[in-house]
Amino acid sequence: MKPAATLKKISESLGISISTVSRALKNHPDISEATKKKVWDLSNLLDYEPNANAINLRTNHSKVLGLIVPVISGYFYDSLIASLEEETRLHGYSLLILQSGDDPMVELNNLKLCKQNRVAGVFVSLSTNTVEISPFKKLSDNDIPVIFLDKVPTDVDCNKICVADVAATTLAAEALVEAKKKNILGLFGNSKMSITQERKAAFHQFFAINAPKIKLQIADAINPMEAYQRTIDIWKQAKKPDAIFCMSDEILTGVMKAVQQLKLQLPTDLGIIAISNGFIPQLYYPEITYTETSGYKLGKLAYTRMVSCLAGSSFIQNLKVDAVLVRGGSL
Amino acid sequence: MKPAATLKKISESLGISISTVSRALKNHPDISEATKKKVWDLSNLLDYEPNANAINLRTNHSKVLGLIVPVISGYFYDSLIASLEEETRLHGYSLLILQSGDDPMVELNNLKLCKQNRVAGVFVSLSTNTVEISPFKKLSDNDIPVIFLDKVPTDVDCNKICVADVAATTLAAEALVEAKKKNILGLFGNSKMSITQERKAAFHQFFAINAPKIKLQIADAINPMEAYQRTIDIWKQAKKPDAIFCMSDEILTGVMKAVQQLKLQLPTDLGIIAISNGFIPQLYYPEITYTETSGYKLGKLAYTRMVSCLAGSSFIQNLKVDAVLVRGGSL
DNA sequence: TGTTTTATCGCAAACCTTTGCGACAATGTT
DNA sequence: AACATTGTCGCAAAGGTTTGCGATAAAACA
Repeated sequence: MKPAATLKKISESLGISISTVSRALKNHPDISEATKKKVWDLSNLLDYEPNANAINLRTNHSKVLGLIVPVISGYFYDSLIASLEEETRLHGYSLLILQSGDDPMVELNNLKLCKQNRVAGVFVSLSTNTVEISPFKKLSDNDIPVIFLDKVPTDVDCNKICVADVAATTLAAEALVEAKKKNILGLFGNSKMSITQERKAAFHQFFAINAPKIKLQIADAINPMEAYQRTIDIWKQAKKPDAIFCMSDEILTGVMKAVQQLKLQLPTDLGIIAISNGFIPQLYYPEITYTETSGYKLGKLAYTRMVSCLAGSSFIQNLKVDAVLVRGGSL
Repeated sequence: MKPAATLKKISESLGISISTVSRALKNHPDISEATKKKVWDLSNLLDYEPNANAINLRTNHSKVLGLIVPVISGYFYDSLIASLEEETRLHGYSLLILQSGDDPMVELNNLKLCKQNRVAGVFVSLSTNTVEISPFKKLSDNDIPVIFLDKVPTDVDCNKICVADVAATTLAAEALVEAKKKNILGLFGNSKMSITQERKAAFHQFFAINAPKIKLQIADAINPMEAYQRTIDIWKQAKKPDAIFCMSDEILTGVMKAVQQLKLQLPTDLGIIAISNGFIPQLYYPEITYTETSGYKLGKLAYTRMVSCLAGSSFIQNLKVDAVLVRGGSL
């Protein structure tokens, strides 16, 4: 029905100029108290809200940040997004969130949307198959900082923030040694993903150096269902593992389903440790021991990095959120 | 470094007018093929992307929708948000997502942000304690549709889209009767929330009418921990329930933790049914039987409703996503 | 040749806001 | 009385885009 109030409307109703209204609303010392009050009252009455589009156009600097992720819902991204949104909003920014569906083409299109909306900066967690990151670099040339999160390019020449894969894996491995496990099953995710490769390598390396006598068994599972099936299959073997290391929450859920079906008691029949965001482990009894790779913390860290980028810090940084061992009763 | 390309820059480089460039880029028939090609080539070279702020200002009609939710991460909202984002993006819109943290003041501020950004419409899932919904109604007066999702006001005079609380509850209750359960524990959430009240009322009503002889036991739990504790406590009683109805995923997780601790076998020792988004039930073995209240479906439905509102449909609608029973092995 | 059509393009206003600068009157200073 | 200061306010340009309308020249017609 009624279009939104504007400075012009207020100025006309009050018989004063637009610039006076504008200054009055931002408490400019040039404007008399009497005028300010008149303007204030009327703008309240009309529910005036400044048009962000006009401001952005005029000032050439928007208060919106872009975020591109493969998916919103899931084991990790929801908490990452939640903390990022909270942080940005608390600092006067808003977050434009876009899903790529793990599709590089959609991802590129989302990047376009960010450009069109003239976002001040963009966070991006790459899709699995993204190879071409030059479009992202072009943004940096236009003075729009780009910060890669979690799923980052191998290219060294960009801002990256990741979870500490090696530290998290090592921490878990140490706990396994400390628990005196002798026959460990390591379950890993999609082996094409760099995160899988890094965690698997760290896993191997730790035991090779620190506990070469421990028997290792490695399996890949592309989703929870496969993790479930692997566990079931392996339990048909004569010699069963005395502990399972789960690379991720997805793996953990599959394994735990098998554990329930096999009626295994934790930690007596079997020890379990995982790398996790923290939500899944506390669903079970006993709660699962895990090393935390927190999406929440990653979001916080990413935002502070964005702030310094926006402030002009042009040097590249490769940050990691620390990993911490959270002891449940499963090991 | 380099500011973004504009129509003006292209026009100056080519020695033609801004309007010609504008028309060329949108394939206007007035422009010759030769000119179009020149413009096209240069705009590609310069990575030109139209300035959405300028367009919104000029056309007075933005391609951004607002979404205000209590939280992003959780049992339900992540999937709702995921489907809503997907739907909006596929139709050329973007989604500005704002968390209220279940705080009415923040919620109001988020609404302001939506106004300032001149969103085309807003979806909102109210915080628990929101009483004043007139600010939302004012938006509708300004021709920007407001659609309430899930957590909706009691006021009849607005667009609402909810899950079918009564149908979901009834469906679950029917399944309990069909499974010949005689002593049922109903576990419900925060009793201040309308969703709790509706589900509880439907629960009571169904049994009063259809199976008055079944023994009911009702308990409230404000979070998973309480649900866990209630279950543990009740299992110290002499006469134990033969089935538990869980009003929500939060309740279900608490109950299942107790079930694991008590080493109860499903469905022999105990039957379990829940109302759920679908993710949690398939974490367990056997999988939990549940009536689905899908955030995903709710998002889809909400978007189609938004479309018709944007197209001018001003009549009020109170839609519900259908509930469907998904049989696991827990009952 | 004179007139009308067609193809191609530019002018200018509008959307809303910010901001440097100048205008004007009232007050204060010598 | 002449001048400088201070307090209030308005003008106008700029930011990037869209679009109705008018302009120009070439092509088609009579």
